[in-house]
This record gives sequence, C-alpha cells and structure tokens, in this order.
Amino acid sequence: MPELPEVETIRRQLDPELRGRAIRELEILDPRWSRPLPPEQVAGAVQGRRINGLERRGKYLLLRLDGGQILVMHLRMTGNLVLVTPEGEQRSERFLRARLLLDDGSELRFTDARRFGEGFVLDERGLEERFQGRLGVEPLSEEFTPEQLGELAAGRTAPLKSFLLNQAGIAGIGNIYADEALFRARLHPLSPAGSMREPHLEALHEGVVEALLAGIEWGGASIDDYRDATGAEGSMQDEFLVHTREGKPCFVCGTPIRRIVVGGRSTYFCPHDQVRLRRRRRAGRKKPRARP
DNA sequence: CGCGCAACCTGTCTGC
DNA sequence: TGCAGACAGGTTGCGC
Repeated sequence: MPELPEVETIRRQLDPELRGRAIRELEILDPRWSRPLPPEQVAGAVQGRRINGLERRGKYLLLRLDGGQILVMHLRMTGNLVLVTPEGEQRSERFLRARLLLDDGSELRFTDARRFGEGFVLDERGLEERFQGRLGVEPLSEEFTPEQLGELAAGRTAPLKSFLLNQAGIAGIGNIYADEALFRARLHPLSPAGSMREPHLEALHEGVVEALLAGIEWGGASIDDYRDATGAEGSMQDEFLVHTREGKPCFVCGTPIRRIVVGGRSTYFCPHDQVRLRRRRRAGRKKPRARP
C-alpha cells in the first residue's frame, strides 16, 4: 500500500516531468474521487494552471499551482498515479478514476480499484486547516528526533504499532513500515508507546528513519497494487525483514516470524528479538517495590 | 482526551 | 466449477 516511501518515489519521478507544465484539463471520471466537492468545481479550479512543483506531506501528494491553489491527492490503499507520455503506449487503464491532461500531450492517470483514493483543491490556508491536528511530524525532517518521539509517546498506553500508524503523531508510516521500523528497533509491537525509555526512543527513531529510507531506496514496496509513476513495480517487498514473512526464519536469530493482529492490522514481528516493554508506572507514585 | 473499532470499497483468495 | 465469506488496510467518525 502506498505509504511515505511509495508516495515519495512517485513525487521524485513526477516533479521534473510536471514542473512548468500547464494543465489542459482535469477529467474526473468517478465523482467519488473529489467528494465532497462536485467534480466540476475541482476540475475548474485547476484548468489552465501551471504546475510549480510537487511536494509530499505524510502520504499526501501536493501539486502546487500558480495562483496559489494546491491540487492534493491521496492514493489510500489501491490508488496509482502513472504518467503516460504521448509516445508511450495508450493502453486503456482499468479502474481509471481521474486524469490530468497536460499541455505537452502527456497525461497523469489516477487509477484505483477500491475507490478510496481522493483528490481536492485548497489554498495554503485551507491546507493548513485541513492538516491541522491530523498530520504530525515528517519523520524524514530535522524536526523528528528521539526527544520529540519521547514527547509524542509520553503517557500513551496504545501499543507501539498503533502509535506508529497514527498520522497525527508521525505522518506517513503505514502497516508495512511500522512493522519494519519496530523490528529494526527490536521493539515488540504490543509494547505500550509510553513505556519507552531513552535507548528505546533512540532505537525507534533510527528504526523509523532507516525503514523509510530503505523503502525509498528500493522504489517502494509492491505487494500487490502499488506501481511507481512509470508503471513499474518497486522492489522493497524483497527487502522486508519481517512484514509478510510469517513462519519464515528471523534474519537475526532464526526464530519463525509471527503474525498477530494489532488494531485490526496484520502485524509481523520476531517473538525472540523484539522486546516487550511493560507499562511504565506514572512518575511520583507510592513506594517503589523492593527488587529481589 | 485517548483508545479501539466499524465503516467506507471491491478485487482476490480460500474453502466447501 | 460456482459461490459465499474472509481478507487486505488508510482515514474518518463514533462510542466508551
């Protein structure tokens, strides 16, 4: 599924191709795509605009247009964005939901089997409002540090897996990279987020960053639907340390990887290497237990 | 407020 | 072979 590394891969491929291009037309074939706004409104807002550049925020792809408007797209689970050049083959796409026709004859196709994907247009202020309180820190920015991770996790009782999936804390991590980050950090997915101490925070910080960078380096993970902007598969799925590896030997200790369900999501981990932390007592309470 | 879970969707896989 | 049911998981919204 498209998570931060997949969206970033697409962004890096599309930015040099789309930058400076003008939008001839945005054709929305599935009205669900622009919901709750009517397709004409979204299409009208971008028509004739020039694309100044592509950015990413969490799993959202942002096309900055001249005039200050921003075309925002989210691939959700099965969405794909493929750029088709005039010279390229024009095979008809299944599940085509929207397409952006550009002034050089190329076409950006948004396909999506499950129709969860969406697109909308906002100005800078609208975007800030929209993301306010819902999208947290960018994990590949300088702002993301072990200290900041500690602040986000402090007092949280939710399992680490759920904590990582919460976009309001750290933006961009999905089911795949949450598992990979936790394995790299040697932390059990059911450990309460607030149970981490200094070394755990350091380890998880590094685990998150390394897992995401690996994902980008390998061009994203194609378990089933994901393709990059050229239509090609990524190869991160061949580099998974634990995700989808149920029953296979841990690369570190050989113990069979286990699959459990956390927060309704398949979760893969090594039961031997990933330490399960106990909930930490809140500071300043009762008397400390004598340790035998 | 924090947390867990259902709902939104539909293609694909599994078992009878 | 056909078909019902489970399963996939990003985000929102609701109930406790």
